[in-house]
Amino acid sequence: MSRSDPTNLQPFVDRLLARSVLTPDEIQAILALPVHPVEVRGQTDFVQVNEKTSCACFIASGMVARFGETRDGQRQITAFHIPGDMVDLNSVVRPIAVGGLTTLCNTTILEVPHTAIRALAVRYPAVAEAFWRDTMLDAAILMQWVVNVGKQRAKTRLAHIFCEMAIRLGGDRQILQEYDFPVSQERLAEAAGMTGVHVNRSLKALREEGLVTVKRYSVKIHDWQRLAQTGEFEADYLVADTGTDRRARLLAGD
Amino acid sequence: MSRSDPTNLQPFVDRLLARSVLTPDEIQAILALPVHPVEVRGQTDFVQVNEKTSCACFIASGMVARFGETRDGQRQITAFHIPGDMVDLNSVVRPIAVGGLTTLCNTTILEVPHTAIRALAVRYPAVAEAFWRDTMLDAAILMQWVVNVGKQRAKTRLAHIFCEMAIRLGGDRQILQEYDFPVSQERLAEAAGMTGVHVNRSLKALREEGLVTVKRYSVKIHDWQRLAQTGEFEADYLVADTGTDRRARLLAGD
DNA sequence: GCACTATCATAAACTAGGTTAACTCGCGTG
DNA sequence: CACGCGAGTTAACCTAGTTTATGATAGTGC
Repeated sequence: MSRSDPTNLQPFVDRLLARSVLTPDEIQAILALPVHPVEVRGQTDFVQVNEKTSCACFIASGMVARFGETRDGQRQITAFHIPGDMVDLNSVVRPIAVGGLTTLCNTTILEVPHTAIRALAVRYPAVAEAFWRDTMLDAAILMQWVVNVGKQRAKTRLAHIFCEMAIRLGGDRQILQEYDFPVSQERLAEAAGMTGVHVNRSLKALREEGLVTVKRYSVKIHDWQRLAQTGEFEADYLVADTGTDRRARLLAGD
Repeated sequence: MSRSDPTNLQPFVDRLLARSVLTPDEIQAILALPVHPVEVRGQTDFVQVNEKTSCACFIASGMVARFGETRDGQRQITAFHIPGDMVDLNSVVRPIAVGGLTTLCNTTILEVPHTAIRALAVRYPAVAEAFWRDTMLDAAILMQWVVNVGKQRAKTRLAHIFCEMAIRLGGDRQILQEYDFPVSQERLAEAAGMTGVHVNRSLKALREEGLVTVKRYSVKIHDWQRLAQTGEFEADYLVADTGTDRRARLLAGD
C-alpha cells in the first residue's frame, strides 16, 4: 500500500476536521487517545459477524472490508475502509459488530479502547458530535450502496465503486485517476452483489469502452466523465454541504 | 393505522430507554423538546434526495419510507420507519438528506429543530450518546438490508422484510404475527430490489407454502419458524447485546 | 527450476427474474 | 350506476446474470 505509515491518529483528526470544527484542545485530546498498534496480514478476518468488541480500529495503512454473510457462507461486502478511517467507531455505542471485518492486504491497525473514546465524548461535546458525524458519513455511503446493489446493472455497479474509491482515496477533494485497490475480481463480486465470472466480463466491457482498466490490485481511470456517467455517480453524498430547504415549503400548509 | 395518536415524544423516549440509560432529568429534557406537529397525506414525498433539512421528524403515527433514486427515476427503498422512530435524526449532524422520505399512508409527524436537539446533546452527554446509538441501530438495519438485497433470492428478500417488520412493530420484544403494513406490491418491489410482477409471483409462492399472507396493507404470518428460515432472518442485529470478545484472542499475537 | 495455488479469462448451458401485456377486482366519484 | 383508476394477478417471452468447466498466467515456497 502507498501512503505514509503514521503511528498516530493525525490522519483521523484531519478526516474529522474536513467536516467538523474542533478547538486545539479537543484536537490534542484526540491525539492523546491511547492506541495499541496491531499488524494484520492480508485476507484475515479480524472481527466476526455479531462479535462483541471493546475497541475501535483506526486504519494506519492497508485496507479493510466490512461484510455480511448468508447462511451458506456467501459474503456481501458492505463497505471498503481506507487509511485514515476509524472503522467500527459505531461500536463505541453499539459494541456488537454489524458485520465482520477482513483485511484486503497487510494492514496496520491502531486499536483504541471504547472506554477512552467514550470518556472523550463525554468531556468534549464537539468531539462527540464529530464522531457521530463521521459514522453518519459511513451510513450515507452505505445507503448509496443499497441503491447501487439493488437497482443498477453490473457495469454501473462496478463503475460506481471505482468512482467512490477514487474520491475517497483522494481525500474527498481530488479525484484520483489511478490508485491501488487490493481486491481480486472475486472480492469485487462480493461487493457488487454478483459473481466473479460476471465481474470479469463487465470489467472487460468497461476496459474496451475505454473507461477504466482494473489490473491486479490497481485501478486506472481513463475517462472520469464517462465512468461517472456509467456508474450514475454523484459525489454529493460524500462531500455534501449544499442543497435547498424544500421541506419547509412543502410542509408549510399544516 | 392502528396504535394511539400521541402528540408528545414519550414513545421516542421509550425507544431510547430500551437501549440506553437516562436519568429523569435527561428524560424530562427530551420530552421538553419543542415539536411542531404536521399531518402528511399518504404517498407524499416530504423530503427530497440531497435536500438540506433543518429539523428531524418524529413519527407519531403512520409509516414512512426512505429511498434513493437512479437516474431514470427508479426508486430503491432503503428503510421503513414506524411510529416511535425519529427519522432523520442523522440529519442533526449531517443536514443533507441521505435519500428522500415519502409517506406510505396518512402520517402524523412531529418536527423537532436541529438546533434544539443539538443544544440538548451538548448539555447532556448521555443523551447525545443515546441519539448516536439510535442512529447506529438504523445503520445496522441498513447493513443487513444490503446483504438481503445483494445476495438473496426473491422469496428470501421478502420473507426477511416481513420478519424485520414483525419484530420492530412488536417493540423489539414480541413478534407480531399480524400487522398493518401499508405498502403496495410495487412498493415492496422497490424495497426488495425487484419488479412488481416478480413480487406478486413470490408472494404467491410464500402464501401457497403457508408461510405468510400479504393482503392489501396487512401482513399475516402463519409459520414464523419457517418464514424466518426462508428469510435467513436472525434478530440479533436488531436486539443484540450479546456476543463474545473473540477479537482480543485473535489479535493477541501482535 | 518445478510443483502448488490463486487469480484471470472465456465459453457453453441454464435460470431467476425482468418485460410486456392482458384481464380482474374493488373502490371512489360524477 | 357507469365510469375510471389504481392495484393485484397471470401468462408468454426474453435477457442479464449464474453455474459449471477448462485453460492460461503468475506469484510462492521448496
